This record gives sequence, C-alpha cells and structure tokens, in this order.
Amino acid sequence: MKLYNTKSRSKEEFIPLNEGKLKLYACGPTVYNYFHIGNARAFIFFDVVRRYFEYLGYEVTYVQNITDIDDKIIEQAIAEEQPFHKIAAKYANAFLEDCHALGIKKPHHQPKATDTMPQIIELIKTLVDKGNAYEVEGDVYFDTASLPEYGSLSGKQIEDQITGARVAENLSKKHPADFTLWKKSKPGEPWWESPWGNGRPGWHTECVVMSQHYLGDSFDIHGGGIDLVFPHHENENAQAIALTGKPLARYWMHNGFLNIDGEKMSKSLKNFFTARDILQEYDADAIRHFFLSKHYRSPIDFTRELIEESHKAMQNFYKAIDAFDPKLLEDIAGKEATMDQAELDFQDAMNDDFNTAKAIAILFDLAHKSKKAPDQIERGRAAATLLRLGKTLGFFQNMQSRSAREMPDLSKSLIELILGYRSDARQNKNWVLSDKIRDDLLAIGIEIKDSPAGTNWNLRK
RNA sequence: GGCGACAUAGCCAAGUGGUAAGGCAGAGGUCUGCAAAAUCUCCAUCCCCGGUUCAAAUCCGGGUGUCGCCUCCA
Repeated sequence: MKLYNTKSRSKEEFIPLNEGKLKLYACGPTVYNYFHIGNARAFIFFDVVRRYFEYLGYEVTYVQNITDIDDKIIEQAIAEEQPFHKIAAKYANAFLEDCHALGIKKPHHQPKATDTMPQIIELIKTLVDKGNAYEVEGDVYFDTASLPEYGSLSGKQIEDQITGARVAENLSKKHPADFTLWKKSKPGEPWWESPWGNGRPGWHTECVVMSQHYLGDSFDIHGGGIDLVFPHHENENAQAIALTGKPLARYWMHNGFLNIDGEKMSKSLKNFFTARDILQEYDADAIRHFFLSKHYRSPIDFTRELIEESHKAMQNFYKAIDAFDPKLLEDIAGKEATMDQAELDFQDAMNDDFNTAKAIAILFDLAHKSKKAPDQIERGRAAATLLRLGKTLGFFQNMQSRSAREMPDLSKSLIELILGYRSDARQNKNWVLSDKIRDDLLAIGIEIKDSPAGTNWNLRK
C-alpha cells in the first residue's frame, strides 16, 4: 500500500502504527451552510479510504469533526436571525442527511467542537504553560517562533510568505504567522468562560483535541482538502508537536480541488452548487463515479455533462449485475475461495495511492466478462466480483430500490398485464397502439426491450 | 514575491523507460415491423524545442499554456 504523503511530497509505503489497524481522521465541515459539491469530493474520497481499508481487513477507526462554533456560523446566525446554536444544529443535521444521501458511511465518531470545550481550554492552557502560546488582552496566540518545525508540513518558510502575502495587519501578534487559539468575544457573541476571560476557540484547536481524544497523540492518516494544508493542518500539527513532541499524524492526505467549468467555485461567480442541489438531479452513484473517475489529488472540473456521462457509465454496471439473481451472486461471492486476476489488479490499482480511475476500468472489464465469459459460472463470478469490488468504492448502495425485481408485486403484475395487451396489439400488427403503450410506459420511467424471446422491461434512471 | 500542480483522441481519464487501459460521444455490421436494448468491429503516438538512452508519453534542460495555495475555504 503506497500513499502520497503531503509532508514528504512523495509516495510512501503505508505502515500502520498498530498492525491491522487504521486510525483515520478527516476534517469535517464547519456547519454554517449546506455543504457544496467540492466538499462532497473530500467526504466521498475519505469514505472510500475507509471502505477500502476495511475491505483489506483493517480494523478502522474513522473520526470526523463537526465544527459548530466559528466566525462564519456567527455571521450566518445574524443573517438568519437565529441563535448560533440553532444555525449550527440545522446545518449539522443537513450535513448528516446529505452524507447519507451520498452513500457515505457514518464515521465511528463525529464529535462537535462545542462538546469538547473543557478539553480545548485545557489544551490552550498547556500551550501557554509550555511557552508556545501567549495571551494579549483576552486573545491567545500560538507563538510560531517557538517551534522550529513550524512550516514543515506545508513546506513554507515563514519569512518568505510575508513579503507580498495578503497577511492582515494585527499589531498585537508577535509575528504575523502567529494564529489565534482563543478569541475574546465581542458583545452579543457566544462565549465560554476561560482563564483569559470569555471567548471562543480559534480555528485549528478543535481538530487537535478531538482527533487526539479518539485516536491518540499521533495517529495514522489525517486527511482533508488541499486548501487545508496551510494554514489549518500546519497549525494543527504545530500544536501537536508543541504538546507531545510528536507530529499529529504520520501520513497526510489531501484531495485536489473541484472547479466549475474551469473556474474556482465561488459565490460571487454564481457557480456555487450545494451537494443537496446536485442530489436533486443526479443519483449518488453518478456523483461518486464522477469523482472517482479521476485521481483524487488532481483538480477536477465539474460539469453536468460529465455527471451525465458518469450516470451512463454506471448503467453498464447495473445491467451487468441485474442480469443475475441477487441471491445467486451472494452465494458465489460468499463461496469465493480464490481471487481472480481482476481482483488482484483492482487491489494493485487501489494500493497505488488510491488509483480509483484504474480501479474503475477493472470494474468495466468485469462487467464485460460477466456477459462474455464462455460459461455461466464464470459469468456469475465476474458479476459477483464486480458487485463486491464496486461496493468498496461505495457503489451499488441503491441497487434494491431501483431494481425492477424489488418492486411491490402488484406493480409488477400490472406491468405484466399491460405488456400482455401490447403483445396482443403487436400480434394484430396494431403498431400505433403498441408504440403508444411503449412510449407511455417510458414516460413514467419503465423501459421496454423487445427480443425474440419476449418482452423485457426495467426501471429507467 | 514565495510555494505547488497540471498539459494524453471530439469530451473525461489511466499509464513514471520498452513502442498508448477504460468510460462517454461517434461510425459501421448483426438483430428488429420500427425503435430501444443487446452484440461485434473501428476510432490517438501523448503541448513545443533540445538532451540522455539500444529504447521516452514516461528521465533531464528550456519554452508555452492552464490552474491552485500563501486570507475564510474540501
């Protein structure tokens, strides 16, 4: 298993801290709005990381934070004229719903920042005591100069970035790179009591506390979007090193950005889509296929055409699997003693820093084989393998609901009845009527396929 | 100013030294009352220039172009 580690900027062999176990932390949302399609990429990708390690037999502990206190939440609370905690709760629930709709498996722990306030304050206190942080009139800053390793994750030289960078002037900081650990509350803002007066945590602190609480001082993989490398993860790591002398995580994985029609997504460009919006139009499999068809570290361009292509591509998988009885496939999958070559190839692809694009190509080979192999056993095996491997990418979670054979019996009987009438019409060469029946059924989502052996039908989309 | 990524067929996209996976679209054949579906077949020499090598999309140097981070951001 090779992973690209942002810290070393190279692929490294993955060696877990404890054999057979994976401790994984990926940054979750700040709940001030519905999350957007770019966030979805990160959530889906780390869901695949988790699923694949589980497939490999690892005992995975996956933790994802929900940051529910922050400047943006306060702004949104003012905009919606609601208390901040109601806004946070609203969007935290929406986050959980949308993740579920995207087929993202629930992390083992999803702690909230406001539930860990005592630990956050404790962490800041320790940093102050150790001389890595200082207070200025109710604000507490991390002293970046106190830590020689500062900048080692993102590869930044502190001095370099000051010239020409858009660093806001803040005269109370000792150094422009110093960041806020605790922020004094202004009148009307939410606050918690602390040794430095009433205030709230700065960004970066909550992730350190929550990740270490569930995973230990230093864990295996820390993930998030590429934009989090600096400052967020650099600052998290700085706190961890100052606290324990050890880096927060051994491997840092970052997914690339999503652009809309070649441009960065932003509200001002009016090319901002929430995952919720996109889920209205496309199914989760299509969205997932779209993301996984490109390597996770590359930037990806979002267009509707591409999602539609992905949807069509996924249809091939469904057709391949639908050709077999689900119970038969489960039987085959359960009895499988030896892995076939396709599965080994799939693992090779995934073991090479999650080459999901290549892995998907192998699924297509399996779909092909499920139709073309010389004997029925071979074909069934290919379909069963396709189903099983596809699931490690999070595909096929909605199979049942869209499969014709899962419909209530009455609906099925009615369709068979109608098809019987159409068959009569065709016998009488009443093409006008038979075509009308076909078109009308299609209009309500039932697609007909005539074949010499009879008429088949299935649900479309 | 500092740091980084990318450039492969109409579109998307794998491929890090041995003569280009896969998907979508397209073309043609079979099948069909028609259509859809199914099925078979076809469709690139890898941004430019130079270098290393028996051999490069793949390594090195130089261009050109696109994008991102350094401020909240997945």
